[in-house]
Amino acid sequence: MPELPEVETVRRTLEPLIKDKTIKNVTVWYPKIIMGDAEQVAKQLKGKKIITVDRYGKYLLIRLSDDLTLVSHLRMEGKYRLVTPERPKQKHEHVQFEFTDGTALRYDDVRKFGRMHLVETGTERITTGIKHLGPEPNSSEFSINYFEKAMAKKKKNIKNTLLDQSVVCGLGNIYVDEVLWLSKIHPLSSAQKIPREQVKILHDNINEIMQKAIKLRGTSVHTFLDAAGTSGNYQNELKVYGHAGQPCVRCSTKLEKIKVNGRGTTICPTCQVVY
DNA sequence: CTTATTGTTGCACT
DNA sequence: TAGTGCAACAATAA
Repeated sequence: MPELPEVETVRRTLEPLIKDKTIKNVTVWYPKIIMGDAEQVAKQLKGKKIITVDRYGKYLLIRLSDDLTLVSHLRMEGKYRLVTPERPKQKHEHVQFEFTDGTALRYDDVRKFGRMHLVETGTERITTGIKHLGPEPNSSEFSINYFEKAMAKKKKNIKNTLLDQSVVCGLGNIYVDEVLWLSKIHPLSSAQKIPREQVKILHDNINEIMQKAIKLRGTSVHTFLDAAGTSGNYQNELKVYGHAGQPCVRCSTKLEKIKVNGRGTTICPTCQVVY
């Protein structure tokens, strides 16, 4: 599941593979991936040059010539891969961008949940999803002051609050479980009941874990690979996600798996306090 | 066969 | 009206 560190890793590996290339042809095998009229979008992309690849939250923003931006969300299993256009289409490949230099970028997505949206550069915020994104971890907008105020307003539980992309963007199921364990906060705690001191610790840990995960090129559980086909290294740092039944590395209590708003959640029932 | 998995959206409910 | 909860989406593995 690409969360912010994984999407950033994809951005860094994808950019050098496609930068300055010109799109010769776009083939769409599964039109639902592309918002709007897929054939129309494919036609529009023809002849456009890739300028850079940006990222906002879990969204990739592929900047094209003529002031166009292809907004791409990988959702759970989306992957980009550079191939030769002659390579037979694989089972879960849904879109191909063929370049004039004889290479091709393929979009692969087992679950078909990923989405691409072609918009005019500068209007990305109009796109559903990006419109509601809150600040990025480690940004000046994500200040302790902002975070304390946001938490005070939320009546829902802390896990659901951190998964809410309008509060802070980029966290998903894996990193929320890790951040809450590190902060010794139970996921079912009411966001507004967490003491000021703990909110400060939580804020620091969100920034720290995101930074470290980006440095380690993301977490490869299930099937995450970057655009170069390389796996990440943060999975070796995980303390709770995927470790249910194993002893907590802090207190040796057996880690438990519970459901929080329908999502699988791993916790240490001893270290993590309910507020 | 059933259940769990995952991020976001759109809709229902309070 | 705004905040919150939850099914739906699709495919696969256990």
